[in-house]
Amino acid sequence: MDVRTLCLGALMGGEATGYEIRKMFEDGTFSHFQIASLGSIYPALTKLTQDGLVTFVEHEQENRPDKKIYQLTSEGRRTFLRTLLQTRPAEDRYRSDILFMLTFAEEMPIELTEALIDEFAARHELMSQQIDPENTDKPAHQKSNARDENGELRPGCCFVAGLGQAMRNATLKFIRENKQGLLDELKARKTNKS
Amino acid sequence: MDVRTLCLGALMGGEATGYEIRKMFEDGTFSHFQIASLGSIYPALTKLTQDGLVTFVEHEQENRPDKKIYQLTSEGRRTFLRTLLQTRPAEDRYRSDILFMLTFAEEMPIELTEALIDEFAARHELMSQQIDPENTDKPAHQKSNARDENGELRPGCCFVAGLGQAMRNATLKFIRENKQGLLDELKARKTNKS
DNA sequence: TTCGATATATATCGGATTGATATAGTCGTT
DNA sequence: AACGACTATATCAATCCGATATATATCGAA
Repeated sequence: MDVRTLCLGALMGGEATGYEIRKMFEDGTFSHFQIASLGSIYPALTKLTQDGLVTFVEHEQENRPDKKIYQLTSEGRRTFLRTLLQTRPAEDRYRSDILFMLTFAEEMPIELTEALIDEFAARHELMSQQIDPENTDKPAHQKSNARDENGELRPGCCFVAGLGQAMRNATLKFIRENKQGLLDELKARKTNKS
Repeated sequence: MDVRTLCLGALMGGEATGYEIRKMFEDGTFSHFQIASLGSIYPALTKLTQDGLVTFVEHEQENRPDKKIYQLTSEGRRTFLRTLLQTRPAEDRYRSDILFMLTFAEEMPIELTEALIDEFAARHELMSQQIDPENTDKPAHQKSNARDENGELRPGCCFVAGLGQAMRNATLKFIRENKQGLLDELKARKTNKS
């Protein structure tokens, strides 16, 4: 799925600026299973405008850079829905530098191992809070794809958010239960060697 | 973490060809938390050779393309360990087209939603089998980073594999428990609308 | 009060990475 | 005997990330 398609999807929830779209991927509805950087979002929106799939209105703001509020055209909407039906989804991919590094726990000082595990837990804890669709919707002005026109939580979003939550919880539970065991094992090995 | 560093890490477990390194990321020890494609591995190995961090022996094979068996140099080993100590690990990122698509479950036919969920479950089931370090080590000829020189499972690998396993299990459990609920909810909404 | 950090907002670009393709032979299956 | 799957390396266009630039506002801390 390229960034153009992701942008169309983000705009299915209503109008938004490029900056707001990035926030959906960084903090918001999509944050725990998709990513897109500003460096790909802005060119994507330009291309989509050229192709007639989105339009934008430029809002001049006092003492702030101009704001371009993007919106799906009816063709953009149709294109996105067609893409949903036709696309074979790519393989899921999870990428974690920390887990890669922890693989080599034996080769590093125990304090570093512990610090890496703690950082891993902290990051996932943070993510866990962001996932909750109730939470991310709190500020009324913020855009969110989690609710439909009637303000009801969309079932697809609920399901996906719940899944993310379950994954995080399992991750944090595993760390709570196994961190000390790993550290002990590493200590035992070090004293054995010397 | 760039592919060069990942390759050094892969070679910490012993010598390997580029093809075998890719397998570690596709099927093997690293498969559930890192990825690297052949298109990035081969150039990385070339660069590492130029920089003196790895060396290779070319094995001419009968009726097969030549094999380049790569190995860490002592400087390569030192460089990798230094990198472990110095690198600030990048944020974890999980990317799933299927979950993104499921977010829009309301906009697609229920059969597609169900098919996507089933495919998601099937893929994670497969992954779950690959993670088990006991399994991936079965064929004696296959390279694996999960064991040390003495053939013992390395504690870091165990920990990371266990974490992966816990995540998969939580994912699959959530789907078992919530799939039908989502489908029912979607059906109810469709009949309400019409 | 002034400094630094954070937030809003768009734009650009070098460098890294993916995914597809080319080449080439073996092996198992239908 | 034809087809796909596996072993094995190599290349490259298209894409994407991450950093940087530009400009201003706000808010807390020193």
